[in-house]
Amino acid sequence: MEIDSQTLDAVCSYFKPFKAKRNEILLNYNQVSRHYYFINKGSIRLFTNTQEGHEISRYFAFEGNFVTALPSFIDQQPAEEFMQAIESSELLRISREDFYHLVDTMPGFTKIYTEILELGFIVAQKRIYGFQGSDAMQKVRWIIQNQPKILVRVSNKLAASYLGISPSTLSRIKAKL
Amino acid sequence: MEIDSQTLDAVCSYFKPFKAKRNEILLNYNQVSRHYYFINKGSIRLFTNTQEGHEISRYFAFEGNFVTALPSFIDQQPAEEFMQAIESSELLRISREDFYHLVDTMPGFTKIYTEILELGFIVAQKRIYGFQGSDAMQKVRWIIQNQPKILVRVSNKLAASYLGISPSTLSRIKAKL
DNA sequence: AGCAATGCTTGTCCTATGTCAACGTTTTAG
DNA sequence: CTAAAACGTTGACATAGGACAAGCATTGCT
Repeated sequence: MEIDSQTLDAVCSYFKPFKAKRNEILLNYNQVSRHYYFINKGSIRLFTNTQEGHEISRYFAFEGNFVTALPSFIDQQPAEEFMQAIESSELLRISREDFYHLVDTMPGFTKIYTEILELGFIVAQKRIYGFQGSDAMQKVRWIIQNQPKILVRVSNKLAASYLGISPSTLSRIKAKL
Repeated sequence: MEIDSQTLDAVCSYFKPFKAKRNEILLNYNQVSRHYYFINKGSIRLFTNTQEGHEISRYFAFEGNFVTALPSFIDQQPAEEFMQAIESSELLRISREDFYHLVDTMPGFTKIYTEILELGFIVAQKRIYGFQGSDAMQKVRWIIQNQPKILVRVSNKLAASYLGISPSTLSRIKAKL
């Protein structure tokens, strides 16, 4: 895709700088997602809690990634998940109205949105197949193959909450390779 | 969305009737997905196998649903999953070229594709959150709440392969409610 | 820099659930 | 309509991995 610099400037002008402190909650469970974020520096995760009070992480985003609580952003229902800065982060964010304005008026941006959705869908499918019916060892091998950044960038505890295993088990498995 | 009957006819003319026998494989693991299907009658599932040779079902589609191996349909890589008729089924299918022709030329259809992706994404997210960190009992309760058709329409064995539990466990849990 | 808080590792114990097998029932295909 | 195959249920058993706790190491606020 090609974008002339004039158009690029126009797009960028909709994104506003936004800083987040380490551990800051950017979106609460009952809130509606109103912004799409781009990460210049730092990292963000999406997570929720089980009935027993354990955290489940669904997505980690790092430098150069876009992130929002997409289901809520799409349908404007309460998110039913949290969005949190893992480290102190420098972000750019665009409001939902501006985002869909671009989607509706800029052909190139329409395509970007489609690609975001396609990619999100494919990643989610892979995770379902990659995790279901696998034991803890296989899940760890899977994440090393498919999302190695996660193991490098986030704590064992958070990585475990993504894999659906306990931190103890992750620790024991790492020790065995 | 409103579609005049002339437009509707034009869209429908791209869909060709297609019959599938019970248990027929409509797409093999190494094949590339080239059609989008609409189910007039019957049911379809998408599944794959674990390393240990157990099946994992990812999606069940019934009358009125659209279905294809979407990741492969999107990127034209081998599907890495199977698509199979559960019962003998009457389908309508549209080729990928025609489908994207409609997406690119009919504004209404573009929107439909976006909505397919949005919905697919949201359902996948819900499944990840709904299953991860839940025990077998909670998963069964979840499916009763969120996809009750599955328990009614497909065998215990297939439902179990969707929930990621063994048929024995599903049987035992059903007995307790 | 220094202390407090958080995270990692590893031990012991325990439970949910998978495996396997046997048996009865239902379904299917010819 | 019937034989064969697939499925569902249930019991006995084995085990992966969760819970919890203690001690050590690391991190991060001020």
